[in-house]
Amino acid sequence: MYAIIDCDNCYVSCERVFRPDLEGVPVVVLSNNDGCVVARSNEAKAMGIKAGTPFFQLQQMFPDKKIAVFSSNYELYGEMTARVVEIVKKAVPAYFRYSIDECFAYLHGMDDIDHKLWGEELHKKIKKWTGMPVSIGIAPTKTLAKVASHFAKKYSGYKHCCVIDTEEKRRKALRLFSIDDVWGVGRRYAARLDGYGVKTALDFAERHESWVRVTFNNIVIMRTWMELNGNDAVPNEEMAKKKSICTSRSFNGMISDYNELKTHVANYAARCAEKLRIQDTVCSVVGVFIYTNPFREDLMQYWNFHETRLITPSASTITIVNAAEDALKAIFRPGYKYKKAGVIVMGIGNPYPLHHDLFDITAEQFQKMRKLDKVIDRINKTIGSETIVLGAQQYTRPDGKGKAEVFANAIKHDYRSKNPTTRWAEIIRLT
DNA sequence: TCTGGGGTCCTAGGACCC
DNA sequence: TCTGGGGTCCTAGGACCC
Repeated sequence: MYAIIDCDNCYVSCERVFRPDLEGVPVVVLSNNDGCVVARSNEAKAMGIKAGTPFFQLQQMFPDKKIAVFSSNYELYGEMTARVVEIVKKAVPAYFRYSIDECFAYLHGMDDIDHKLWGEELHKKIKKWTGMPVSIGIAPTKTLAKVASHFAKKYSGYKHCCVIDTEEKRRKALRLFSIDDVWGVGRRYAARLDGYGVKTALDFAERHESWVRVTFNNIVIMRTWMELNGNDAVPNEEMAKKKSICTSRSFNGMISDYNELKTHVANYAARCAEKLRIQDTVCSVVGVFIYTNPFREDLMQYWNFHETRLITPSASTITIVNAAEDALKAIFRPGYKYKKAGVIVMGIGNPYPLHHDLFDITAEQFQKMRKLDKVIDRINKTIGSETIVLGAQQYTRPDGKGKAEVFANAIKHDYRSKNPTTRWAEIIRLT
């Protein structure tokens, strides 16, 4: 059996742990730059607020409604969900983290345990120890476990845990489950299935295998069909190292100046290098993309992407920032107002053995840079991120005076909460 | 004025090898 | 009129996930 442990309205719940006064109040959390709604409390969902609604439209739609608004605070969400995962880890034989707010667990060797009671207890423990409400779905396949977790979330009678462990329960659950809510069925497939009269998960599961194969000719949707019928088919992805890493942001406003753009790109590149080092890998390709604002149809549009290959694969901040600057130079065109840029690193592999090139830096120099990165990472981790950055990452104030902004503050975040779980100076008293 | 930021997998087709 | 039979690697595009 599989279990999925899913945080309810994850970002909203993180905020509410430190704002208990917002219980029962509509709450939304915004994307970077306070752009769109990315998380909603049940009250906000009930008001009809859709995920992805631009914030300025939300204000126009509900000028008089009291809605609590937060900028996203990933430092807080990362820490809170890590605490949840720690508890899950100790409760199950094996698990893998599927996303920031979801965790799959394998329940092998737990056949003698009452799964329903076990899940209810796990929910209670997580709520009590972290403040995070979770929903738990348990079933013989991951797709069915996802279905179960939806029911656990929707009906309080389940006490936050729903188990699908008999043929009768499976059929009943699938009959009540819309096909477009099935894990692995997106907008496109749902529309096609609808065209064939498939409305519920059960409609789909009951189609003949050969019909699914001929109609879609697609292994992925075939697996979903098998899982809905109780056959384990979606591979278990263990915590694999990422094959590509991307850091990108939209700007607060638009940027035409090359040097300003370069500073942002240097920060994205530095962040990519950090992420590479966290999973102990190096990359061999550094790509940069830039975009103008597609919503501004009155302005000239331009986008481009360029990648630079590293002679020696690396995770060094200096190397990757330099490579990103070369790539930016290749695609930058003056006269445009840029809205977004990003750095993507690919060709990711192990740092050892070192693929050393005769015409590149020496092995000694390479080791020196690795040591330097290690020291910087340690300082930034213990004292605070961006305590040490490259000169190229330093933002300059327009007037040239005072303290320059750091990367984390370069985006708009008018409603960001404190970080009471990760910063001593921001511990708060709950009243 | 204001519109997010990450990832994965699969397949077809082209370039190239012998 | 008729032109072999194996491979590999890479890329682009399309679908999906959170």
